[in-house]
Amino acid sequence: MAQPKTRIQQKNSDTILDAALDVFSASGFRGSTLDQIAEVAGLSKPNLLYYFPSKEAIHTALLSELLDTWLDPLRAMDPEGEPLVEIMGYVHRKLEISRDYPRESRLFANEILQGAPRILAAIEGDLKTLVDAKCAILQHWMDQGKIAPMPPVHLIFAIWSLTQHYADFDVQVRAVLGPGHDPFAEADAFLDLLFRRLLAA
Amino acid sequence: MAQPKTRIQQKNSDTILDAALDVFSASGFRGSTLDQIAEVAGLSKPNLLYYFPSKEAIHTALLSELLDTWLDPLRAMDPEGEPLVEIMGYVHRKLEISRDYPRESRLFANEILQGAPRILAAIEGDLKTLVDAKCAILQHWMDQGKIAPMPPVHLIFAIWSLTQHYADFDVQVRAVLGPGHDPFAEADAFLDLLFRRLLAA
DNA sequence: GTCTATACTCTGATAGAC
DNA sequence: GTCTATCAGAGTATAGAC
Repeated sequence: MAQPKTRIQQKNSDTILDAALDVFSASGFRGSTLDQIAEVAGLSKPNLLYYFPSKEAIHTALLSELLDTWLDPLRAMDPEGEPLVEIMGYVHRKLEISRDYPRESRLFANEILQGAPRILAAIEGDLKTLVDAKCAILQHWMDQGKIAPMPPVHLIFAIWSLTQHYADFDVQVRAVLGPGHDPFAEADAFLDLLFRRLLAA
Repeated sequence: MAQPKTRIQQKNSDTILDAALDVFSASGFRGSTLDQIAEVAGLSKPNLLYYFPSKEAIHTALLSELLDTWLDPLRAMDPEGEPLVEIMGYVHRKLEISRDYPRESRLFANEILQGAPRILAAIEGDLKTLVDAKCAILQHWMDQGKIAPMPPVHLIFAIWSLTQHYADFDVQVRAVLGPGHDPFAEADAFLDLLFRRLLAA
């Protein structure tokens, strides 16, 4: 909805988006059906289409919400802060997001895997702009000898890759670990160790 | 085909599987259609179903082939070898596979993302068994002080995550890097640096 | 072995009663 | 605002000619 008015409209709209996130993140865009979303939402299929003009509109609404949430932790990396603290803070925040919002992580992964048809412009625009700015900061810290030298953009890729892996490949991680493990708690400790060793000047 | 006989059967069967890999890896199972696969293969839709009994049979055939290829580089890690050489060899081989077989990597990623409905048994079986065995080797090397101590299984996750990221998120990597980059060449150098720092005793 | 034609099901979306 | 009924199109799979 462009401008939800009543509370009931807002509530139903939110219910639909939450159900759609469940379904889209598990099956991808084309693998999901309005019937599935309607059932999870507890609403009829025509009622979904009363709130959103089409299946694609629901998907687009989710992706739009997503990108801002996605960029926030990186935005928070402060050029005035202590380099190691700022970077490790980003690593831990990103992992927390993977733990707390795995559906969003999978929705994003599905979209990128399939060539980012609906989100490529945003990646080439906002995302690249932000990454370029943060890379300049990282490079500055390296030039000052505050952290070990390396290609900054690949450091960022490594943070994304390692944190999102525990959300996107959750099924595999749990199957390989076996019972009696807490994947995200272990990941938190391991990534702390990994990035501290990597960044040590 | 359970038992391809003639050369023409083998050839068409391979053509279909190659086309199906193109389509399934780009759109996921449900997002792909027999029409798309038939067009890429240059065959008619009924002809596809002459060689394979169903769409799902084609997908399953691809996944079965996949798992062995997937496990080979890890199998090659030799307990008698020099620890750092063996591990770095695995990292580089895995990245080469991501570079040379990105479709296979995405097919696997799609399957895991969607809860591994058709491959979970293999992951809990063959894959876990192999990982457990290799973790024992890694742990032994750590106990000997040959490499730095860390949870072995998370080291393996890190290798998978970082190498596959460059194949699975290729679109995003290229969009963020911008023109004039060779993602896999840069990744090869960066991962070499990362894992050497991580493993240094 | 390969094609045209088609049966049948699923799915996105609309019409219209309430 | 929400529902039942339904349409139109896409998609998997089969029948049968060649």
